[in-house]
This record gives sequence, structure tokens and C-alpha cells, in this order.
Amino acid sequence: MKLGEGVEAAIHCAAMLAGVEGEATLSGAAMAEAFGLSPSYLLKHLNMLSAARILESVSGPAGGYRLARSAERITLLDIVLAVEGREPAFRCGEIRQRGPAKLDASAYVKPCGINAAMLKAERAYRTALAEAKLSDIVSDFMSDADPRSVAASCAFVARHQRPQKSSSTKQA
Amino acid sequence: MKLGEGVEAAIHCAAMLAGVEGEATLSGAAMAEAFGLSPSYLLKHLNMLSAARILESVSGPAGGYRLARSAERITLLDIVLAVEGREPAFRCGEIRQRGPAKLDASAYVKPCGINAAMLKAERAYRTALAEAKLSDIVSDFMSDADPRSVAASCAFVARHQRPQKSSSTKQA
DNA sequence: TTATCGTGGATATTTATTATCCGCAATAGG
DNA sequence: CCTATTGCGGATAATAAATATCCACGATAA
Repeated sequence: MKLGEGVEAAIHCAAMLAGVEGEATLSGAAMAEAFGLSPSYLLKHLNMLSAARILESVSGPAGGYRLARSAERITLLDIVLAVEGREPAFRCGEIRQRGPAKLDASAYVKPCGINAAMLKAERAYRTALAEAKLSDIVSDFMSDADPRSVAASCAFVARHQRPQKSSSTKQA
Repeated sequence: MKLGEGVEAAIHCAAMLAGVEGEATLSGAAMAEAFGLSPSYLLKHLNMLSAARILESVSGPAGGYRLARSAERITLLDIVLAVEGREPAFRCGEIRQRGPAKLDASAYVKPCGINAAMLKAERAYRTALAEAKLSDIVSDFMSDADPRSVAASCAFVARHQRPQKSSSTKQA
């Protein structure tokens, strides 16, 4: 059982995007630079997030990404499912009916108990992820992390965020 | 996030081994046949299970595998960890400190909040798996599954199990 | 002694992940 | 209108991991 590295990147990017002001955006290249990731591959994951309506993207110069809704309404589950896909980790191959002494298909209408137990555990996992809001991640970071790290992160966002033309909110 | 197919095979084999009498064993080849799996690869997984002391193995003719302890003291978590390894699915690459504006290492002594949230969810997953005993899987199968399937499964075990020479328990 | 079985290593084969590149549409600014 | 920048999508390569097979070996029951 393994999660792709893209999940870590996606969550960090989403958390960083939670710090941009109003309708401003951050370009994918800027975020790739911030985390030392390959830009072209990070774009793939950011694209997944916008396909899942977690991020919004703006084309053209001054374009980039921003959160599609408030950080309070984005959970880690949203992000993990968007990047890793929605299929469960355990996939029942129904090997119980692959032996040589096959029974009639009607003997296997009831779902496999092993599959049920595995999926139940996965539901617990997803429930825990669904309880972790992006806003919690951000506020915990703001209050608990090293002040230098917080300051550097805020400075990076302030330096790279790009205000939109028809935006009513302005930066200092 | 994906679990290998070996997990399904391992759990089904363990459940089947819960049905053997006393110190009798089932050969890996027999179980591979029962589930339509490649024998040589299934042996790898069974080997993992015996390395983890979940199964015991007996060499020689009349050899094979049996549970190393009662099915009540074997959980799905035991099996999943034995087959998939004990490392968590989410591995924090510390990308927060890989950007161009690196701070001193002392700014990153506090653990990453994202990592903490992901690991917390994984703990929920493992807790749920730890609550699923192999004996529950077996008894649910016995009571809920199609009677033809139960009968076929018991018949298979009865036909292939091999009593050990110095065993005090005998089969009918 | 022989045939059967598990163990461990070496090694293909297949599949998934990671990463890069290029043409395209969108768009802000001149 | 023109150009430069950005995200999007597809094609493709490089890398890693899971899956599968084979063989030599030690153990052991008959």
C-alpha cells in the first residue's frame, strides 16, 4: 500500500494557495519552484485538482491557480481522491470463485466478507481524511510551525501571487 | 493508493487454513489451485506470512502450511502488514524544505502537519483492520455465504489437508 | 533412497509511476 | 493586432515496482 508522491505535492500546493488574497493566483511554475518539484509533472497533479473542482485555473499571463472554494470546505479526502483516484485500495478479484471446482454463479451473489472487511477499514481511513480540513492544516501551520518557516512561506506567496484584472480586492 | 493482489490471496489462504483440523497442513500448491493463482508467486506471499509468524510451515511430503496461532488471535492487520510491509502509505518527502529559499534545518524540527494528518488517518485504517479477526471472517463466511460455497470450501479442505505423523488429533 | 515440499535467490515479464516534451487554446499587455 | 505567458492535453520516454517463473537447496515422510 503506497500513496504516490503527487499527494504530498498537491496538499502542500493547496495549503499554499489558501494563503493567496482574493482572486489572485499562483502559477504552477512558482509552486514547483517553492517545493523543488519538476514543473511539468506538478502541472499534471494541479490539473487533477482543477478537474475535481478543488482549484480554479486562469489562463494567460498573470494566470495560475487559486482555490475553487474556501479552505474550510476542502478536505484532505477531496485532494487524495482527486490525485489518486476514487477506486478503493483493496480490489476484490473474486479469487474465491476462480478455483477448479467452480460453482454456479448464483452461489456467489453475496458479497465476499473479506472484501467487506477491507472496504470497511478503508471507509474509516476516508472518514478520517474527510475530517481534516485544509483550513485546519493551514491554521495549525500558522500557529505551531517555526516562525521563520511561516514568515518565509507568507513572503513567498506575497511575492508570487498575481492579482486579477477585474478583481475588486487589491494587495498592499 | 493501491494494495497488491497478494493481500487478497493471503487473506483467503489464511481463512482456508483456519478450517484445517489440529496440526494438519495444506500445501501451497493446493491453495494455489483452489484460488486459480500461480503457485510460485503465491508461495512468496505465504512465505511472508510464515516469516511474520502468522503461518507455520512443514517441509517434506505431507508438508504445507497451517496457522501459527488461533484464528482469534490473527487480524487482517497482521496479514496486510506482513504482505505489504509495515511502512505507512503516505511518506513525507519533506518537500516543504526543498525550495530555493532554504532555511536553517532548525526551522524544520517540528513535524510537518500534513504528514501528521495523513498518518492519523492511516492509524484509523489500521485500527479498523486490527479489529477484524480472522475468526470473524471465517464465522461470517460459514453463516452468511451460500451453503454450496461453504460446503465446497469445507470439502476442499477435507480433501487436501494432510495430518501430521505425531499428531494426537485425528480426522474422521 | 526417493519423491514431495518449503526456502531463497536470480531473473524475466508486465504494469504503474514519474517525468519530459510539444502543439494548442486562452488571455493580459502593449 | 501581435506577442509573450500560462494552463491543457496528448504522446512518449525513463524509472520503479509488482507480478511471475525457474532452479538449486535442505528437510522429511514413506
